[in-house]
Amino acid sequence: MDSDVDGERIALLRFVERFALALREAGMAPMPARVIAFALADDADRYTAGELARGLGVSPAAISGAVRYLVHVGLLLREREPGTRSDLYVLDDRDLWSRYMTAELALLQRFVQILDGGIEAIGLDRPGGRRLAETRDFMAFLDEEMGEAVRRWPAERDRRAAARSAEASPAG
Amino acid sequence: MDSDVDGERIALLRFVERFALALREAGMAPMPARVIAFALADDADRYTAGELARGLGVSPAAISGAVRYLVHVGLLLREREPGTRSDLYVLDDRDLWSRYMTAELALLQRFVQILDGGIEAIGLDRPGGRRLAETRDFMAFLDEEMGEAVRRWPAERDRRAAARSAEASPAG
DNA sequence: AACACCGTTCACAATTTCGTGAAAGGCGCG
DNA sequence: CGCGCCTTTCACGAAATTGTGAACGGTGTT
Repeated sequence: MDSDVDGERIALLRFVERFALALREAGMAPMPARVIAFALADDADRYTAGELARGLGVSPAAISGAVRYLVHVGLLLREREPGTRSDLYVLDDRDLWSRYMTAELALLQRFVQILDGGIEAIGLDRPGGRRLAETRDFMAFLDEEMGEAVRRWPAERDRRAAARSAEASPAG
Repeated sequence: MDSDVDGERIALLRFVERFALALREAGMAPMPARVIAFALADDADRYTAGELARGLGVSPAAISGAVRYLVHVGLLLREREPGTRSDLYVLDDRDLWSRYMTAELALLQRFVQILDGGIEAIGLDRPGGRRLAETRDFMAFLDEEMGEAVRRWPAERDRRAAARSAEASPAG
């Protein structure tokens, strides 16, 4: 029955839309969200821009900006195979999310800077200034904690992957 | 000299815009971002909708949806003083950010659910499925780590506040 | 050296989102 | 019980964003 590849494809695209929707709620633009969702869920580990466009059924033009953003935030790597005329967008899945979170943490540091400016302008002798200071402390704390978590992730990932394969083939 | 209150007000609004811009990059809509930035930085610890509208120089209509969202995510509390006809929006600054983060963590749990569905549909025997599983593990890990960090925050906040006042009046 | 192919950029059309103004709804007060 | 104030809701106009189609640029191929 050829394991109807068409049904699998629409199931894949359905998941892509669901996942992309959640990514959008987390602040990502629609097209980058779709592209990274598709790249993750489909089976290749490297795609040309054209493959992404055909796979998602969107125009190549829409891919361009999306992959630029995704490369910028570290979710895709751009590579070039010698002797070919198209860039390859690579999922470096070992450190994918670490890199992404590291980029996200920069936003937290920006919060801290902006708040420092506000505290200086308002002064710690005012209720507003004290609240900004407390907010600043929280952002800095979160930045430290998440930075440490990201650093722990590689080891944790291996442990969970091992647990998953142990569960798949329990040896005792 | 009356410490020109007008200059202070525009300085305040300038900070509000800067802070709100960063909040927008983190995914918040413009008006809620401005409202919470203003509420934090100004000196009152409770505001009516009208005060927020006048303070920001926007229409009361714009406040309505913004405060509904902010109450929903836990950044503002709605209160009602007996014998008055307007709700009060209160900054409960002691647990403000803890509550907010807790709400944010729900999004991470949703990621995990969506990814579980995708893994089931695609299967762990395919590269895409394995990548989704790794992504799922990361989201779950981050959820746990951030949850713990949020739980540690109250104690950490007090420690940092104490350090700040010690710095302000060094006693030895 | 001209061709063919692929990705990017540009300008446009369509959708969505945002904030305002006007009308409606509650609630306390006279 | 009616009035007045404050908030909310609704519909609209404006502005920003999104994705497409067409032209452009670069690169390998014949």
